[in-house]
Amino acid sequence: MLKSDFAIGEAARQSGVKVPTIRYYEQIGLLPAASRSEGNRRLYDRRDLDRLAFIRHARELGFEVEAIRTLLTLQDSPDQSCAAADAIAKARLIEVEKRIASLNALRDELLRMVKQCESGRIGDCRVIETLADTTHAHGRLAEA
Amino acid sequence: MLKSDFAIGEAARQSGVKVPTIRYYEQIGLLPAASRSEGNRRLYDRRDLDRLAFIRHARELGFEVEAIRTLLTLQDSPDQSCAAADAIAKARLIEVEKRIASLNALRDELLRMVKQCESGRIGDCRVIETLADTTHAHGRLAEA
DNA sequence: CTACATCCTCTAGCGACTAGAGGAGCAAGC
DNA sequence: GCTTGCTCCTCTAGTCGCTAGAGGATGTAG
Repeated sequence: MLKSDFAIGEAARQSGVKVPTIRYYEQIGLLPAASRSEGNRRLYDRRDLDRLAFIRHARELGFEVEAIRTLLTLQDSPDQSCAAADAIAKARLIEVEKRIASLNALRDELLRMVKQCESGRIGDCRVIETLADTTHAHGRLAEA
Repeated sequence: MLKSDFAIGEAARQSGVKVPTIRYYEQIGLLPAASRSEGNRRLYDRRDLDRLAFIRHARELGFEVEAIRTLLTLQDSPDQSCAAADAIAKARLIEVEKRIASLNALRDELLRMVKQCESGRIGDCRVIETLADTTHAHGRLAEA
């Protein structure tokens, strides 16, 4: 109703979050239920767009929805300590760094393999060995 | 039957892949159907364990099952032409390098976030602010 | 007033597992 | 031999974070 209200399509365009995804976020309570127009259409304002952009950015950084929920409630209480937000970000950073290290090792092996192939020998395919390396620590699958 | 045969539980322990996940991998054809004991139990040997460890590691690195399927063909056909293996390896290499680049960008942003957060008030929390930053470019979710 | 875009709700599907029901097999102690 | 208790079997259904589609209502431009 206000000049600052957008339909869901416009909100999607402005926030970079797809229409069905916005509805999904509302459904799981990540986004408050939007107000509705006469004809039952969802209406969004600036604040909603900001929240959507926040969610999108956090998802791009690989944060899980539950983590984002926490970050959002933290955002809503600006006088609280920042320590919780810091912890979430740090945990994510560690995951990402682990993954980079693993991928670097894999890249080296693939490079080595391609080089060997160029010189005509196929023989010992160490890519498999690298990946099959059982000395690697057992950990849960790193998310994204 | 051979001395080198393991039950699924033992295979899980040794490979770091959970029992139901092993069965799932067999179901989707990522792992060849295991031979069975008298009492219909799956039996695994060394080669199977290697393959499982390989799959686990590749999944940790974020490869999709389909990519792993391709990667496994490298292992299964060591006599194949160099060109074919080379092509697969090169394609994977490009993928891996892209992924590393993407993760590096992610890490930098996380690092910046975390560094500037001196655990003060949420009001001035860089983590939250960074996520809320709408000047960020629209891009698809950073795949692993 | 018609055409067409956009919206609504609802259900089902995806990948890659994970959890649980309900039952069979097996190894060890009594 | 028998019971206890673990592992195994198959099967179906649930998880997360969406995505796709059906079938229908609403809004807007010519």
